[in-house]
Amino acid sequence: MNLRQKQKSQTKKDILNSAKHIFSHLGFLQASTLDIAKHAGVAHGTIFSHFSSKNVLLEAVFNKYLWEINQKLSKEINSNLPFSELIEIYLNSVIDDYSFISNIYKFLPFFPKYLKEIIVFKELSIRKYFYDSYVIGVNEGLYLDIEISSLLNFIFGTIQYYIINDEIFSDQDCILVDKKESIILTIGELISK
Amino acid sequence: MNLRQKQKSQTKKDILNSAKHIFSHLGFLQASTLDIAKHAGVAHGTIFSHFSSKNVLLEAVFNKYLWEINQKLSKEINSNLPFSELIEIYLNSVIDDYSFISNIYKFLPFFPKYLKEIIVFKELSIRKYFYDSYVIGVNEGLYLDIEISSLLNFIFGTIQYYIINDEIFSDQDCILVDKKESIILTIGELISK
DNA sequence: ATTCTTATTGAGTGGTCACTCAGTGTAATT
DNA sequence: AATTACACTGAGTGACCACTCAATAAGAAT
Repeated sequence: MNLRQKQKSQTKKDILNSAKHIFSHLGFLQASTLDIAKHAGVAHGTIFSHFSSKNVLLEAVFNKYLWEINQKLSKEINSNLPFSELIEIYLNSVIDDYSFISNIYKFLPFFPKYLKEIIVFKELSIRKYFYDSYVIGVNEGLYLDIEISSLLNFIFGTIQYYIINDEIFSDQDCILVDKKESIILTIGELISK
Repeated sequence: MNLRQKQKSQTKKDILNSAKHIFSHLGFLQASTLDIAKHAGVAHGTIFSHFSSKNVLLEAVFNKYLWEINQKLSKEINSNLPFSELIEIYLNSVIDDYSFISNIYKFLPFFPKYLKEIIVFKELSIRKYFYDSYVIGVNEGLYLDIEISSLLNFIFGTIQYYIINDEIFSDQDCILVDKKESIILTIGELISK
């Protein structure tokens, strides 16, 4: 790669990085492409020579950073861990990237369907671990034998609920820090035989 | 009330009615005040002689129609009914006004705090019935003795989750019609002693 | 019948924002 | 050294939209 190509790819990285930052802090609708350009230290037009539209940029941000988050999570998580521990690890990973992830959930209804599908696809790969861990627990006679996919909707639904309504629940930055123990405890009591 | 006053109040009703319709079908951000005016058969400016801003109109729509929905619900619901029956009645009331209520949940993160509080306040008055019914069930030895407010977050959270992600779950108009039985069944299994 | 009052009108205003494109400067090539 | 290629620039464009206000018309008051 010659100098020209290196500079170009660095510019693209800068834009992606700034886009994540601005999206996380202002939200995907309020964040303007001009804000992102300023933060990245490039001209407004440069964004569009790298990404054909704001939505394409959004898609690239998702693909890059959700993939990174999933990678990190996959290293810590495995199906042999007890169910409640999986929930804790998952919650910690959400807390680690809270401003980014909370915005994703808050803006979910505004994304085109293919973007929603990217997000759901990432979530599905994590669900697999939860599913298998629960099956092991059922076989060991620890957990109630109920429809697991429905249970997982309850868990992921509740987490999403706390994130979306965080402003109502608390003035703090991240509601999940407060609620983590209560969530784990309640799920534990509900599923235990 | 003379003719002039009658006409004025009718215009206001027409605007509120059209606002609910347009908001429900396009969403609160995509729905423009001009769309609403056209649907109501009034000039664009007329809206602003009745409501000082789009947000004030939104607030009026919430106050009027959420109150109506709550009224209807209060007539059917009471704390002596078993918990699962309360959930069914609540789900049916959401299904009845699905396009309106689903938009409220989808756009929740974008409302100013005082509008969120109107919505939460309405939900709280319903939660009271759930709370009391659960306490009765616990005293009768039917349900697990766990932290009820946490349990209610699980239930309302899950319902909100299905609503927000309806497009992913199904191509149908209202996902809750499909999921109603599964939600009631799963909650029943989880809370029973 | 005349004057006053006011609900309604709709063209106009100002602000925002995604996206464009002719021009520029520098790296690469000859 | 001269030419070419192209990443980058940023003023400009058009579309959208909440909100305004001077004009209008019709009901109410006299």
